[in-house]
Amino acid sequence: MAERFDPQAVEAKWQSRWASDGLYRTVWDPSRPKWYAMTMFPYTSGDLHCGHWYAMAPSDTHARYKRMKGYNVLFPIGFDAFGLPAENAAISRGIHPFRWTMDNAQRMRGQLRSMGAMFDWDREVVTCLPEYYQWNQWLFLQFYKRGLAYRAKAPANWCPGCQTVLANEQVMADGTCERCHSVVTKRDLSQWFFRITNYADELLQFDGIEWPERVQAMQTNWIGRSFGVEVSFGLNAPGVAENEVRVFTTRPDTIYGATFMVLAPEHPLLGALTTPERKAEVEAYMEAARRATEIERQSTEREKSGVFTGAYCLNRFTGKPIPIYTADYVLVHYGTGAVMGVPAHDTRDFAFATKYGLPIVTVVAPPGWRGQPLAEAYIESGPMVNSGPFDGVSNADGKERIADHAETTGWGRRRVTYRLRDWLISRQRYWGTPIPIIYCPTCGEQPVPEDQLPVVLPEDAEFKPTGESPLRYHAGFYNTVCPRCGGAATRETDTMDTFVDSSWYQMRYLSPHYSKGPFDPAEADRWHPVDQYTGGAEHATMHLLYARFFHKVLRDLGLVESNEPYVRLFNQGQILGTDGQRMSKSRGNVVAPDDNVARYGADAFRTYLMFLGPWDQGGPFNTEGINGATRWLNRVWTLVSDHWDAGDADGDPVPVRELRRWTHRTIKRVDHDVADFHFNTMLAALMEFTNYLVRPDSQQLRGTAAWREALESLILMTAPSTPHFAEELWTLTGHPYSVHQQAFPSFDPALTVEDEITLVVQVNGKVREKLAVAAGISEDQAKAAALASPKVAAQIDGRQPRQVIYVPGRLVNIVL
RNA sequence: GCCGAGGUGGCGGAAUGGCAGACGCAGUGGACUUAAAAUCCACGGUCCGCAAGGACAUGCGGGUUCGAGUCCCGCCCUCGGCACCA
Repeated sequence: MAERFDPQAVEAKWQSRWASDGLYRTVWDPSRPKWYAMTMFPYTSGDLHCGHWYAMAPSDTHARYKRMKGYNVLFPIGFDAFGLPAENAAISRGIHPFRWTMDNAQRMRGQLRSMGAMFDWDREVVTCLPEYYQWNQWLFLQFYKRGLAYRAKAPANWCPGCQTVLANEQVMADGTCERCHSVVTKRDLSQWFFRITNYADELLQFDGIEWPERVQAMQTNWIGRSFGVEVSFGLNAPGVAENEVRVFTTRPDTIYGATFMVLAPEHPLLGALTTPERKAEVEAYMEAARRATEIERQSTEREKSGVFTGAYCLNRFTGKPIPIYTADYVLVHYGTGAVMGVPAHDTRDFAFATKYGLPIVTVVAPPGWRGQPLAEAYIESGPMVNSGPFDGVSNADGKERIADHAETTGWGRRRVTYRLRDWLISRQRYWGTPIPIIYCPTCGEQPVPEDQLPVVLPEDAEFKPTGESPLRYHAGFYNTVCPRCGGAATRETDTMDTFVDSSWYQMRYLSPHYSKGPFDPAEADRWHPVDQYTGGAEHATMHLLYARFFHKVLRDLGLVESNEPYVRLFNQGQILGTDGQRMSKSRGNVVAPDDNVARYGADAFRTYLMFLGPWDQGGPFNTEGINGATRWLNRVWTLVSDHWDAGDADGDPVPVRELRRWTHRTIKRVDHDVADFHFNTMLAALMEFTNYLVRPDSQQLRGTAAWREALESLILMTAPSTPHFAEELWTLTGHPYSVHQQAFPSFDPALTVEDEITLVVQVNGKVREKLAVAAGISEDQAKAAALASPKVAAQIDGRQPRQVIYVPGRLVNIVL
């Protein structure tokens, strides 16, 4: 046998053998349960970085484990291939985005193969190919038919860096672009939307899926369901047709304290109801709000500002007129874009009223309140006051009673609102799926007939960003004929958000070249939904939300039966640089996986990444830590190559029993740990087992069946995490190819039981003695043994124990 | 401010309410070697002590318990998400 494990030679050899044998080609097999495992596909950046390895290698280990447990595992891979970096690279380097993307994909295929993952390459999808994106277009048309895709003019998030609009989800909390970190501004544009809000309530249900609480919480917050009352305030303004302004409130109990009203600067009625003498001031305010960035608008630090419109509306409950203001702390796209100002019970309204000298009327009494003015808004509960017929009612009851009253009188109605907005999918850029819509001067907006799909992205477009889609300037693309009247017409030139691509790719994997629909229904019925999905939590409110939405639409279209695309989700943490910071070129702390693979081998690198800590926590990369992985693999290698023995002698029963106990206990630990993604403790268990086996007295058992069982189990247990290494050892020990077609070793619970245990003896809760006793010791025997110990006797010092606690198999605690 | 995850040796981390620090990295001493690397053996929380042993130790302060890293209450800090959402 070889002296040392030579990863370069061994890994290359098995990778090519697996590929030529199609070892990981998955075909449907009704005799085994299916397991559809997925790791998030990579963007075609051109380079697989440590983050990809950290996400994918453990995911592969889990998939391999499932395969050894008897499942028919499907573990596909592909490329997220549309998107801005391709265009930016094209602009700066003069390479076509298609070329750049496909070259990158080719390089990344090599890197992915070097990982030794069990990807089924026959199912690869590449989203920038017409055979993929035509089904984005087809799905768009189905959405369109059902009213789930629509065009609307709205103030959209405009990223000056990316020269395109962004979805709400792609604007970060600080008002910058998720991709390029430019400050996002607003632009009024006609844009395409997907009506995700139709599914808001259903997206709040996580029944039947096992997702991390954290992701559920993030999605729940993002959707932001709140229940309240929409109330009408009377309006009688000269020259204004409307006779009411509606507000949304979750605090109808405070309506008697509403002393003013505030409209968002974009509120449609604002211009009309402003009085002539106030016009100039209000218009200046509207204009300033329009120009302000999201950052400026959303800063809560900033002092409240606003302008009086000169108009009044009627608080129907008090019967009193209240002034109407406009202020930018009111958001046009939430609720009705107007709020009632209740300064006594809302901190924002309090600040506003204080600044502009508006009346503050307490309507929910704080404890011990005697009518004095409030120093700050009181937002807790209490009895209602100054509220006409509702005085004395608890405000919790008041909420219901006032809502009832509003509904009976017709002044308002109960309503649910969401923070979630419809998904804006238009992008004014070249490298994406063309939206299949045609504009005809006579027939208007027309969907491209399905038999004319795909609407192919022309290769020869000039794709410099101008703020308009480059397709607008491609005459051959832009000019077309109306599918209805045959007259001259033009195409929609915006392309789709790339998150459309990843919203359903798990279905396309099942039949990537199917031409009669987005996926083959027979394959879909067999494989979907995905049993285990793994990837980063940064996608919680983008990809993972969109994919759930898409799946529900697919279900309503009759294309799938399940309600959710991904049954189980696991979010791995983030691998950081050695300095504990995010890896980035600008910080200079990037660890290149290729270098490590060349130096230590893929298996050692995989081992190190999994051993580093709990997978969901991530952590800093430690350049020296990888030595430990290499050292362990070499120890196993030496152990097996020097001491493998196919003998099946019985051996001395006592040490044999001890060896088998080690073997079976290790199998038990490893099985549990890998099933639960606890790769670090799985490897620790294997290391402990190795340390035990290399002890000279363990090797006395060479030649026994127990010894062979131990080494075979060890090799089999390393197969999921170090696939090449295990394959080589399996072959070298004379076993038939392939180790990856073997069953995971199983343990016999009876063999894991200890004969002898360490009985810990405490006196007043402090450990004073440790005794080796038989595992089956009785309570009385244990207590007697504890009291008999000289050390314990010295501590007791003749006193009478008040209590003696016995924990079976563990300890005796003598309480004095 | 709200929601979520955390805080344990020099470092990464382990521990169904029951021996805190498994496993590993780095370090120290030793073996092998002309030497080094590799490998193997041993030792590594802090303080007192020659030692046996003892005291103190899981962010801070309380509590429950025979017994708390683990459970409860109140704080502090770090990270992630959301944030003028009426």
